[in-house]
Amino acid sequence: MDQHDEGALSEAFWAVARHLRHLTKAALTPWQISPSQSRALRVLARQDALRLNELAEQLRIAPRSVTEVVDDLAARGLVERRPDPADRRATLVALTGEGRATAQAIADAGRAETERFFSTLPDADRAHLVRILRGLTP
Amino acid sequence: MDQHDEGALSEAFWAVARHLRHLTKAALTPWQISPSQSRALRVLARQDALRLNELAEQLRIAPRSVTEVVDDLAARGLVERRPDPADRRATLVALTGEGRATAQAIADAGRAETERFFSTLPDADRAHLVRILRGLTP
DNA sequence: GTCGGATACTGAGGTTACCTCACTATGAGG
DNA sequence: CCTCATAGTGAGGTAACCTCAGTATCCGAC
Repeated sequence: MDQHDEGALSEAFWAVARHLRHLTKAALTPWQISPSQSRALRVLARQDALRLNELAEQLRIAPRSVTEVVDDLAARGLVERRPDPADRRATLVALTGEGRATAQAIADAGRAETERFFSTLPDADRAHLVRILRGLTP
Repeated sequence: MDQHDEGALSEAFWAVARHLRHLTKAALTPWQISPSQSRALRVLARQDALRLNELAEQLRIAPRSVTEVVDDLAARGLVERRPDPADRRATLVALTGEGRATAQAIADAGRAETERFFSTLPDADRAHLVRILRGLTP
């Protein structure tokens, strides 16, 4: 391996990332939902109720920005705010029924898309890929 | 492989992408240069002079947006505009000497960063990775 | 030649997804 | 009860895009 392979590795990696990003972005169009909103839905689908606070942390954006994302999702009826009984300063956010259904549908569509994308690989390569990639992020 | 591995694959992939994006972003800080500017530098480093037009195409952004990127780079003395002798409507953009040096330095720093990132992998895995990733983007 | 439609850039102004800062309401320890 | 910290949000800002309209120029048809 000489230094040219180094560039080749990151180049190949970013090419795949770009491709996959386009695919998943396209997969979102039926729901007319922005990437940041869908990220929030995905996070919320994994727990029943979160403080705006905690949501901000999990999305790695500023609390103030979460207010906006939640405003938008609430306007669409996908999430609802309710007061935190344990702390009157805090607000809990949770998916509504429709929100849960939407989150599920989006996750399925995304999974189908990546499935299709990676399905050209032989099983052995997919296993390799998971193992190698996991080794890179401890 | 059941359907859970599917999610695992894209999850592992995005985790690596996120990590690598942070690293390369951090690698840019010494130059105080924005990602879009560095993308433009990278494109310009591969050819001697481009019309704004063509630069827009290669960056996949609107021509109007290229005007701004080039304005910024020109203000820093990294690129210069000159009239296209073949078409008086058009403007050519080219790296200045300093621009060329900067582009080179940034490319080197990025390569070093990804080098360091992937260097934890055994050579065999890196070879695998390149081969597999390349198979995904024909 | 010149005339009508395309093309190259840019000014004006909009959008999105973030940000910081300051404010209000509330909580919690001494 | 008083101080200090914390939760959410209004106000206002920024970066990197965008569209649309305008001006200068090009080019093919007449």
